[in-house]
Amino acid sequence: MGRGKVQLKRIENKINRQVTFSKRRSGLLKKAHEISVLCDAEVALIVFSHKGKLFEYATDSCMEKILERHERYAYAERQLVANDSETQGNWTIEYTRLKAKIDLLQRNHRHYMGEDLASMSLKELQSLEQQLDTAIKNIRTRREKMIQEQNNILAKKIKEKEQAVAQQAAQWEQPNYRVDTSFMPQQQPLRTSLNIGGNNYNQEAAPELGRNGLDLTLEPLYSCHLGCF
Amino acid sequence: MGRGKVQLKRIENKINRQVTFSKRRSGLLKKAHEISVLCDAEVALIVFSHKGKLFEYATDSCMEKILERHERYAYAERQLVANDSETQGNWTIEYTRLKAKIDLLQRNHRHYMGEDLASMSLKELQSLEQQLDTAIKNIRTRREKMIQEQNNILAKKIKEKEQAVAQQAAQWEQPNYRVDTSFMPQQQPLRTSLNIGGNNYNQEAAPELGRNGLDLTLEPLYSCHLGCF
DNA sequence: AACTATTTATAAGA
DNA sequence: TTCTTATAAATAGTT
Repeated sequence: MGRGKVQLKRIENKINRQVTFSKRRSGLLKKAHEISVLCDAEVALIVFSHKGKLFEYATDSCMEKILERHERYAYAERQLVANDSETQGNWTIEYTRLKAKIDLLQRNHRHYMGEDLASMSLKELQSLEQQLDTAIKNIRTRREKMIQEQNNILAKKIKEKEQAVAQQAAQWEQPNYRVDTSFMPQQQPLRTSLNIGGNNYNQEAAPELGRNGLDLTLEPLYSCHLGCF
Repeated sequence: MGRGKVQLKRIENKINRQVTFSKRRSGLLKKAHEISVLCDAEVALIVFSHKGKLFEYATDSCMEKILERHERYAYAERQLVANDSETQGNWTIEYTRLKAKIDLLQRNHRHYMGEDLASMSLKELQSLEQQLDTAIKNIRTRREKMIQEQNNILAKKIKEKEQAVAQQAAQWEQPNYRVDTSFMPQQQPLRTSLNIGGNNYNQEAAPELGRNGLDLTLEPLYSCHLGCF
């Protein structure tokens, strides 16, 4: 439906693909909504763009409910195939299910850590790489922001100190006396260990120029949210 | 698109509704597949008919993976709701433990995807970035290796073909006859979409020179080992 | 299940 | 990006 017939294969031209994605996405969402209303169906539609952006539609805006229903449905099917022996309480079933979920999460996690890649296809690898790249970008942006905030706090502290000293000097009524503050950075932000353009951000923070010279208590405490597997 | 304009409201006639559902459902699934292929998007579509029958489509037939990805995306909002609804203690300790573990795994996973970073310290961010960078390096290496293997297979095939043709030509007893194989890559490996040194591997594969020119059946079949939660 | 008159979606162009 | 338009595709009503 357009000026040319369309071949069912990946659109190689990036611009074209993006435009087509945008158009077809809205078309798809619209149709999902239509069938939902016209036919009284329950529809959940999830679309991740190539770049990882999420678009979704759900009947009555209740995505979670539908997914849960789907999970129950799919799970029931799996149960039929898997085990009839464990018809006891659904507690056992739930337990098994959670165990399996953990298994999968951990297997998946290994992939995201660049391990255990032998089982993955080229396409999967590409997708994974894309996702990790996006992740790294986010992380760098966040880190930059944090460092900037620290800089601001430091700069403020220094300024206060400076003012206090200057005031004290004035109180001493020695007009020609100057406190030497030249060793302190003044307006310029402190250097950071970020190196956004380059690829060497992980090279141990350059020749240690990066760390804050003043070791106040501003460095956030390291709490262990990370990687508790 | 039909003989009459359609009002966006529930079709009251039961037969009609059923027929329309059937038609539109297949249309919707088709379009979901199309956008997935054309635009390299990841799509999950779930449809429950009014009668409760399930129909679904998922890119690469890996529904669970996509739902898990979505779950991660939507996690933050749901946390608020989900927490206190399930505080009624019919659960065993073990079950709760597993739940907590899954929670942790998923929270972690979001960090590895560059999401939900606000709670992380600078040091954590640095560590995370380092890990992801290592992961990406591994993945690229693996991908390069796979592409190289494909190249070798391709080169072999071409060589075989070449020899077969040459042999045939010889049999024809035409010594000066040369088969033109210049359009085929010979010893040089095919170009790949890898760009290891640079930082732009995700910039849509440059001017699309990347993909293998010869589209034999060598592209590995896409199987979904990745993250089937 | 087919058929077709129409509506709708959208590819390409501006 | 957004709009326009020619054309392909989907489908409502019919057979």
